[in-house]
Amino acid sequence: MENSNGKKTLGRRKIPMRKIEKKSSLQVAFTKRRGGLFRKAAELSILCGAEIAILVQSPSQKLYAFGHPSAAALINRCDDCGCGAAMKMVEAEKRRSTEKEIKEKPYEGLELHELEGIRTAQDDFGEKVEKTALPLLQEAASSSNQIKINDQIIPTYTLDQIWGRD
Amino acid sequence: MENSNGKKTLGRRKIPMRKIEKKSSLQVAFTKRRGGLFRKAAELSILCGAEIAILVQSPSQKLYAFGHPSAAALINRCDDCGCGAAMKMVEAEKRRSTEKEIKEKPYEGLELHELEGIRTAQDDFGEKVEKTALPLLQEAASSSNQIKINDQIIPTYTLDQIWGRD
DNA sequence: AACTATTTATAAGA
DNA sequence: TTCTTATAAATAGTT
Repeated sequence: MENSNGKKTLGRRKIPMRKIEKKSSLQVAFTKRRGGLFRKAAELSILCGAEIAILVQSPSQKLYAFGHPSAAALINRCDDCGCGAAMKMVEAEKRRSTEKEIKEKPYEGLELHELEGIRTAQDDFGEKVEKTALPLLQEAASSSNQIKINDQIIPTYTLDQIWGRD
Repeated sequence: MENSNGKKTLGRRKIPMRKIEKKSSLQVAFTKRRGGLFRKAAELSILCGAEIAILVQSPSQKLYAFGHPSAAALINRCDDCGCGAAMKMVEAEKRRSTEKEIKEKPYEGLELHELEGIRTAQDDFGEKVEKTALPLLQEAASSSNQIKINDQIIPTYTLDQIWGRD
């Protein structure tokens, strides 16, 4: 029941920040850390009165979502801001997870009225994103709001940095 | 330089899980915990190969976003899934932050082609969400994937639970 | 922005 | 999967 050092387990061990190879370990880590991430989000929301939406796509393409303060906060945007953006995002992820089909026939299975929405969205934002948002995200990468893991810098950004108004 | 107990600080203290009253404390907590949340998300992405998108709206209506693996992952959805959903979400949050105007004239300031996109999204998902998604979110609340804080149960859900396919 | 004691998260193992 | 345990990591209050 005891190790040679008289302790029952080794306790938490430090792990390198790269993809976990062992499949069973990865599954356990994903479940634990997804829960931890969502709990941290809920705490941030409660402690600071912040609204939060999270989408996570697992390596096996399964999707998990979180929204706080209200359980359906992510969804209700349809009503209270009048654009159904969150639901579009959900739909987007959903379709994205069937990648094989998308590669062949990207719009197969979509209803006509869905197609119209997609077209409109593309027309609206396609060029704007390419020319404006991406370069500014690069810029954001050199700001103080970054996350460093190993030698990699992972940028975060405020939406002000994208559209420049508020 | 020392307390009566011979230690330099009291260290981290446990705090109650409710909105922080003191404004200066709330600001630093928000900044620290937002960074912590994004770091956790980055780690989850790296360790498990998961794709993650997060939107946070601060109590002062300022917006922060995070996407991994690529810095622009949140944005690039415009291209690789062909619907601009994330950008629509960003736009939605953006508009939401100007609440006074929205209350008076919800669609003021929108271009015509933007309006069309919004209409389409509403037509597509409004009823579907009300009748299908919300009840299923309730159901999800009684599953094992919940977060308990104080006496409140905060549900999380998989998208399977909403649309029932995959 | 830094510090540090403490709380919280979690890697392994059972 | 769920529980345990010891260690790693996050962070509240202070400086």
